[in-house]
Amino acid sequence: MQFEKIAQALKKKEGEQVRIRGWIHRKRSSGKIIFAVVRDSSGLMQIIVEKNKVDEEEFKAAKKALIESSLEVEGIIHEDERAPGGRELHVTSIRIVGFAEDFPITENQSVEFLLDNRHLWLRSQRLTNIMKLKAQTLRAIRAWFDANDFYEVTPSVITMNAAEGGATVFSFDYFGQEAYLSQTAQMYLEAFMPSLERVWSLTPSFRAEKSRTRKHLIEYSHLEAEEAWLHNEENMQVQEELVSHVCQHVAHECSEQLEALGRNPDDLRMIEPPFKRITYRKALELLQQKGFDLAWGDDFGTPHERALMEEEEKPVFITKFPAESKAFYMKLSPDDPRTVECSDMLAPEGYGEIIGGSEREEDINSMIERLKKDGANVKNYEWYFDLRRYGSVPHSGFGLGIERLVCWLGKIDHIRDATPFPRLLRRAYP
RNA sequence: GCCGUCGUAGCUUAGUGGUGGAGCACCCGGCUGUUAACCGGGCGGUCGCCGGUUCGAAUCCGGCCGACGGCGCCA
Repeated sequence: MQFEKIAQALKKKEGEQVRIRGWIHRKRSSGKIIFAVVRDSSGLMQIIVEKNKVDEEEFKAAKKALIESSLEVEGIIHEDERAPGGRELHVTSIRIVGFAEDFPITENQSVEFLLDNRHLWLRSQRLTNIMKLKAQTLRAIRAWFDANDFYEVTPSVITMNAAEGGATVFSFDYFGQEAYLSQTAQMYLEAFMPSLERVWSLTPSFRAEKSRTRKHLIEYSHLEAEEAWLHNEENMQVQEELVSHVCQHVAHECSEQLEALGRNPDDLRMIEPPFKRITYRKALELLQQKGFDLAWGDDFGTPHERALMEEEEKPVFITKFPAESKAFYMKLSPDDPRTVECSDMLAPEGYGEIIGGSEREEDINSMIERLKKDGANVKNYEWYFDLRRYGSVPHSGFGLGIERLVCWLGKIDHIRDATPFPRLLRRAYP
């Protein structure tokens, strides 16, 4: 007889015989009866092992098996109100595949202990739900790009470009030369423009900033896209369609996980284009009206983002930031050279910026001027300027933080839970 | 980088100057319907590290290490 997934076994009728395999999630026993909740990747099911219904050695082994022992069982489905989920398995034969030692994670856990035991905590219902949500998020993203004629490409994460405006990089010895871990694949994506036109990539990005917040990871999953012949308004349309598609997909495919995490799937079902656009100038006025002491050129911090999103249920774009606060490659606005053609997408509920995007500057001199202002070594960017020298076209792109998106979708309060092995300040183990 | 909180058994914690206590986990015994099962017993401590004050330090002082929360930076 074939093994079935627990989710399927739970749909069987009274009296049907099934075989399942998995891990002991919870266990209680009295002298002659053992109740265990068994877990597999599809769900949980209670099994009952009674002394006089199975082989004596099998019963002894079942008694000895601690939480997280792996097992295979065969038995009969019974409907019973007392069982979690309404159905349980009356075991006729049981085999312990791997006896577990004392499982270190018990009912009381501190954040520190759980992070030290992340490889084991990954088995928890909470992280399982989050990992399923993240997998479906990525599936939705891939499906959307496929359906919209984007090519997925694979840029390197080892680079000689110290890159992106001031953000700190990890450097290392590359056979005698200094090299860096990439903070963005953007410039490489731009190189695909004349051949593939619409490209996207999912790569790890690294930020060596000593950030201590619930929305920063040292290493994160960076989704980036770049489109030829697009201005920033159309770039924003791509972003809002992509994000809306993801919301619809996970609301449909992960409603169980979302609810377990405290997110009502209806919150995501109502996310549809278009998203509101507010210029930096307008946002500044709104914040000043709300009593914030801000002047032109000041960047928005967490309290400002929260204030701007207070009454919003859908994401919002903040556009046209002052040029001096943004990267050298963002196109200066034709109608106002003090600003650039960029947009930040802010998620509702204080989750903050999930996407940063812009139209790319095509004027080499303007880029050189701005790079020099930042004290960058212009020579390193010669290859990038080549992209403008040989048939440049208007183009735009954006970068999305997968873990930040997942945090918002799943109502997760700390970004470390949106990634299996979080790299944080002073933590890269396990 | 800045501000704040904390470090006692495998885990969670009580203990503010006089021989460190509990709950959970684990082990032994009991129990044929448990839901964080229950009942009885047992095992388990360089009180983060180094130095100082004191007759005496988990407790007071100094330094170091580590963790967590928040801000800034960003996705």
